[in-house]
Amino acid sequence: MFEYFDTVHRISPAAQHAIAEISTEISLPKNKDLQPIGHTCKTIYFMVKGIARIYYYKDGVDVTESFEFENAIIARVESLFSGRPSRKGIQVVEDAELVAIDANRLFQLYDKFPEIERLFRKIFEADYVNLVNRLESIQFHTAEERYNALVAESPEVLQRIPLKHIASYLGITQVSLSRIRAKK
Amino acid sequence: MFEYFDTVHRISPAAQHAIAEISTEISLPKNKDLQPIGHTCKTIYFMVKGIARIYYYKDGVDVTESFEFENAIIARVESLFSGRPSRKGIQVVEDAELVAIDANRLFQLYDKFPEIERLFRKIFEADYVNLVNRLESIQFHTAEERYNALVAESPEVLQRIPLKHIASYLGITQVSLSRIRAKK
DNA sequence: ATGATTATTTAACATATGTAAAATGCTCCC
DNA sequence: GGGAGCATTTTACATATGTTAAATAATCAT
Repeated sequence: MFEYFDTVHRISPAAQHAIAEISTEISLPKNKDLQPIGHTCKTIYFMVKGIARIYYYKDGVDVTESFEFENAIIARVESLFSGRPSRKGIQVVEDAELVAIDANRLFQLYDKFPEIERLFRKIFEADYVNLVNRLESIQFHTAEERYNALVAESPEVLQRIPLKHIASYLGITQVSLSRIRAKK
Repeated sequence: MFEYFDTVHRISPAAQHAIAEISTEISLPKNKDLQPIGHTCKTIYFMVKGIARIYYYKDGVDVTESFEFENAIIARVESLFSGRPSRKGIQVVEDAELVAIDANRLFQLYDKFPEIERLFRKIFEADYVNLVNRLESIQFHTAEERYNALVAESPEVLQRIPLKHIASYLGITQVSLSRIRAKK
């Protein structure tokens, strides 16, 4: 995890130690919930191994909002930053290993370690940029374009994630996705 | 502007002064470009009066990515945070008054004033949360639901912004929007 | 005020995606 | 290895949205 952090913003050993103190390692088998729907997000996870997804129910249907792979942070930011309960949950798609960072204690560290505040600021800024690009893609590309772009960017997605989750992530039904795939 | 900042995170007079030093006031008539397409974003704007939109061209068609109203920050974050040129521009929709903040000099202030870093971290976190909610809305609501939600949230949009911009913001054509409006 | 320009709506048709249900294929557990 | 339960595809039909073009309506400049 700290190797990854260093690529974003290098922090001192003391700061690393402070983060380690509020972190715990977690292993979770495939399909298990990491965070249930309805709870306020108070934990930031770092994916060591496996894939996780943020999901919720729209009219009773399971919808995937986003996926995160190895070496990425995952959190329900709309709850984390607003303090409100989230209608979303986090579930691991494969057997996974993660680091759980206590968010409130992390935010407290910001006062003592401006370098930690800066690190996480940069991490979330990068996430923000990704989200802007994702919005653009979903707002003005067809489902087929989005599917092709996803496969081009991360072909392993197809091997590791069930199509039903990919379909809802792309904003379409599984039937539509099947049709798009059949065109090839 | 500083009144607005205080609602996010109160900063010292010295910090306010430092921000004021790197800011300039701007007036711009309706439909003028604030920032052209293709340039790297190096300015963060605060809207004092009027409405601005971030837009780009998709297959030759003018597309609105977002609107910002009074008392809001507007910037092309995907360029600001990545340092890459933006395919997007910023245009004012009405006669507008703004404050332009030099982004590079602002980021330099972060070292001297952690409170300024925190202020802008919080501002962009709040924007990030809005964007997550926007993505959800566009991914899993019909165009009609999105239009109704927009009107419910900010009815003045209809008076102040041409429908063609609202249509592309909602991710649909103007014809579709007309049909939705006609249903009432 | 008048005409030119721009914005919005309407119409007719094409296409993409949704819905429901059935068929097929795959996985995992005993 | 067989069967139960998922996952994926296919089919048929319904609906929403796109495209193009023309008709109205509103706005702007002289």
